[in-house]
Amino acid sequence: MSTTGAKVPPSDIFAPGGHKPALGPCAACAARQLAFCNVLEEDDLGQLLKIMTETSAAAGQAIFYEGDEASSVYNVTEGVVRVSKMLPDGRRQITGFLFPGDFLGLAHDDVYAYTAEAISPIRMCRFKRGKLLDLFDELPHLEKRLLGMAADELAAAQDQILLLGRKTARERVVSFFRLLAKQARKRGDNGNPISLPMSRADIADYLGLTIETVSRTITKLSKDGVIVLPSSNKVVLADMDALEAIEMGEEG
Amino acid sequence: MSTTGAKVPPSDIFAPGGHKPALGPCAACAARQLAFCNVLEEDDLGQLLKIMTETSAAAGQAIFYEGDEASSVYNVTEGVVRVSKMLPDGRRQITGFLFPGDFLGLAHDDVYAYTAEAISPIRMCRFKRGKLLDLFDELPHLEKRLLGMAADELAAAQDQILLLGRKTARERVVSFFRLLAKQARKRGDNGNPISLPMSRADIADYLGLTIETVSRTITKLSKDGVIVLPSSNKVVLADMDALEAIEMGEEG
DNA sequence: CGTATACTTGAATTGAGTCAATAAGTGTGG
DNA sequence: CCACACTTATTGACTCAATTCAAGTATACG
Repeated sequence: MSTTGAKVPPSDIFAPGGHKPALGPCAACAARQLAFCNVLEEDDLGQLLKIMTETSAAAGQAIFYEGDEASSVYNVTEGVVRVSKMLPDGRRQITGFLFPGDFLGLAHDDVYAYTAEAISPIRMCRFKRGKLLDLFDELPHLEKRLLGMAADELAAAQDQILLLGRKTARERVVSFFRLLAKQARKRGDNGNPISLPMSRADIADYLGLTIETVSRTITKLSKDGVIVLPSSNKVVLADMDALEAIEMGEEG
Repeated sequence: MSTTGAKVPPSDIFAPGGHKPALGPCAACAARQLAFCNVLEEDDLGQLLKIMTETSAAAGQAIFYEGDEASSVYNVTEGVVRVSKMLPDGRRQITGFLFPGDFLGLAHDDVYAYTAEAISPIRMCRFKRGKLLDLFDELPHLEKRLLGMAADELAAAQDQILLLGRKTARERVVSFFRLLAKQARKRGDNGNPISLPMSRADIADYLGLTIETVSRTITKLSKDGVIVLPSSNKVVLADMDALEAIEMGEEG
């Protein structure tokens, strides 16, 4: 008979788990409830802390580049990170914007397949990849949580593939705004108005469009009255039903 | 001190692992070396077999639809599976083609986020999701392997995002042919000529193009002499260097 | 052998891109 | 506080790659 202790609850293995009293730097961490470490109790969190380093970066600074040796995994705790890939001739595709709670750097290969840069001042928790993988043997919850988050990312990537492959510019921009609102709500903001911490160039490279098309499309949405623009990086989602209809391609 | 036994090798946790003598139906499985079960020794494979059901489907048959309750995880052992998402108005985006060894159905949510259909006669191993997740506690290698495969899929999804967001029709078609060749090589085929088990409509919906554009682009590649078309579903990659240059956007 | 299906080819259209200019912020130093 | 430079965003005119619409031609199948 095994004496290894309590069984893992069978079904909601992937669930985010409740917020427990935290330790050291984690006590004040705003991303604690969202991040992959949220499945850990105080004792186990201590083990994770032992292999963790807190880091920060200024806006515009690179965290790592495509092709760098993939030695670390990161957990964003503050600010926004831009993840992108480039073609040799300079065309850029942003594959995602990462907010507090999101993780970064889970490469299978020994090199990163993408570049990660801060677009605002950021704070992160850094883990040596090998040490984190070793820790999985002692903290199986952590591994399950990471697998769950990877499954989430995969679903998000497929949504993005549908967007890039089949949606019009108008549908893309609206999908993007609604995604930002949803993510903001998850972080506790009410998500309306949404803020755009990234430039028009970043939005364009995320949506597979040009700066000009993004700008024109936003202007048009504003003229149509479905959004309001208090400033160039704030968007009020004025007509939610219309926006949902546009995202789904159910418009005129 | 722990007495839980042998430590897991630290670094190559994600590695596919060698082919070991197999059990029951797995003995004859052509996908054995590629699939997620390949990390298991004979004893552990027995445990996996207990929760496994062998299934098959005819060409054209659906395995599950977007929105169905996500009760099972599958492992393709023979044939080709098409994974797709649809917009309400019928626009379709294929997010991937799955070959022997690929897995399917790792949803975080309780419903599948995409539709899966056989495009050729297929065989699969089916696992109840809950039971597979439970088994992870006893077979940690299996979970690490699945996490590694999820990381691979994520990298592939990002490549597809770059393709859809930034590549021209010509670059997309060439990228697709080269991907098929690479996957065929992984399965032991030499990858030249490549076979196209999917229709032009499927290729179009995978590459975010129309049937006509795919057809014209393939014709053009053939006229340019970089490929040869013995039949409409066979492609000889005639000028590998030129094809690589085209994929990377380094052409004239 | 005929009919349906899949694929190719052609001509015309269009949504988004390119090129070019203007406007609106943002920050700096006098 | 304003003038200047610099960056970022908007707007306009024109172009073009890919789509749409429309035949046509193979290919598979009962």
